[in-house]
Amino acid sequence: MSNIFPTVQEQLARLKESVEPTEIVSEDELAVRLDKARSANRPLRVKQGFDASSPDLHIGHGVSIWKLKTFQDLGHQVVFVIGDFTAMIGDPSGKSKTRPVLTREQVEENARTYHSQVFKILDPDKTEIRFNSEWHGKRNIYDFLELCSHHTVRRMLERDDFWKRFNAELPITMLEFLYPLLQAYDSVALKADVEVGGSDQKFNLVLGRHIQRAYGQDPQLLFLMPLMRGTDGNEKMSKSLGNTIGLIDEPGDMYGKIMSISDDLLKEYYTFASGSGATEIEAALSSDDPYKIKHDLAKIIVSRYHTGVDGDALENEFLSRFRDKGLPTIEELVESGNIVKAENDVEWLPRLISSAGAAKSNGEANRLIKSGAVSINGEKITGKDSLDVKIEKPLIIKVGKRRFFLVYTSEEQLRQKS
RNA sequence: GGGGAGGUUCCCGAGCGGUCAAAGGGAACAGACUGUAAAUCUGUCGGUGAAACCUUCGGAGGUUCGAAUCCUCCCCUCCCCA
Repeated sequence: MSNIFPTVQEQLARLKESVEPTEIVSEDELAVRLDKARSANRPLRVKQGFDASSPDLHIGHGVSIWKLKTFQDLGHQVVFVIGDFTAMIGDPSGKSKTRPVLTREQVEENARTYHSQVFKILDPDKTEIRFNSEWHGKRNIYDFLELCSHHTVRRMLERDDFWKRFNAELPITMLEFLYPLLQAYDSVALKADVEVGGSDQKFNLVLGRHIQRAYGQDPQLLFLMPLMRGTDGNEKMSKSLGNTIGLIDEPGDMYGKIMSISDDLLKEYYTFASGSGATEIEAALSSDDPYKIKHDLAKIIVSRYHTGVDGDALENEFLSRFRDKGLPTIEELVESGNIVKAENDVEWLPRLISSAGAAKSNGEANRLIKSGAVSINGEKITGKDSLDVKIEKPLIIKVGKRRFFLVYTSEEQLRQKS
């Protein structure tokens, strides 16, 4: 009899390698479940949920998504859940007061952006994308109360952050408190066999198991994946902290961000984001030249998300830009869209900078100029120079280390070059 | 329902009638040094082309020549009692 699935042993081995989960709950159950599914020639339903209100996925999310990919490669069904339901309700708690309430349109917009990101890794033909409003939106209060009856306040307070906030006398809204229950119910609605998530999600995912049991389902197995620290090396990678490397960052951008991580982070990034096996990683890290390791790592990571990029070209571009402090070419700037068309032949520099988005205000632009952060065509502008700039030809303006843009007055100028 | 404590600029946190665009710390940004690393040092960190001015201290009113600071009402959070 032919079976599309590899042997259980092989599956287990592959699921544990590459990035090793910090925890699998539980391995024994997993083996049994894999075996049953294989005998029945049925794929496992493997779920991961994402918050719809912050649609930018980064390589920290990538750690779990690559794990989903492994499941997919083994023939299992991946279900990608977008938590639009709570995003549309919003959360009025003080802690996340900035969480926006999303409209249906925004949710749909976010969903589209998810596609472009997730399918950098997953195979679209083998991925089911679902919104949890699909089931939560229809449930009535009776169903909801029934769901609530399956869990206790004390056990909910076992969640670490609730417990801390409770003891610190900080607010916990009922909505936040109930949120994990809703998330747990997703697993019931989807009949999930496995849920993948960050190790910080353990409580929520374990709750999914309890709730599934309460609804007569076999509890899902959990793959808890390690969290990556952000590029700052202090906090976990998170969009709100601005320390992320996005899955859809441009190759050059991605390369630069990896080069800027601290040496302490090399091992972590190599282990979690390179997709390399343990022995390769060990070999790579054994070099005593962290700079070289970092370049190699940058190439590997970029090539995971951008097919057909030339690693050496990226390296050279990086070196000329940052080591040799070279300027990008006019073509590059035009291509990347970092261009500003000036209204007049002579423009006040701070305004040019702020209108290019390289500073938030003229005042900030002015400060940057005073601190020596601005140059035009490679010539540093000091506070003493006149800030009125004649734009006789396209000018390349550099602000800080990595902000560049092109100013021109007419399309003709661009065609002539300089 | 009763009593008490609070809400300050991205975050924490001083200020408690003028000297407050608001101490201090963190984050962030920039400069120097570098490997766009770390560490360190320096500067900046509401807006307006300088100045003067404008908008900010939960919200709305009020007192005052003048309020983040005092009064009234409202909203929100926490604690204790019921």
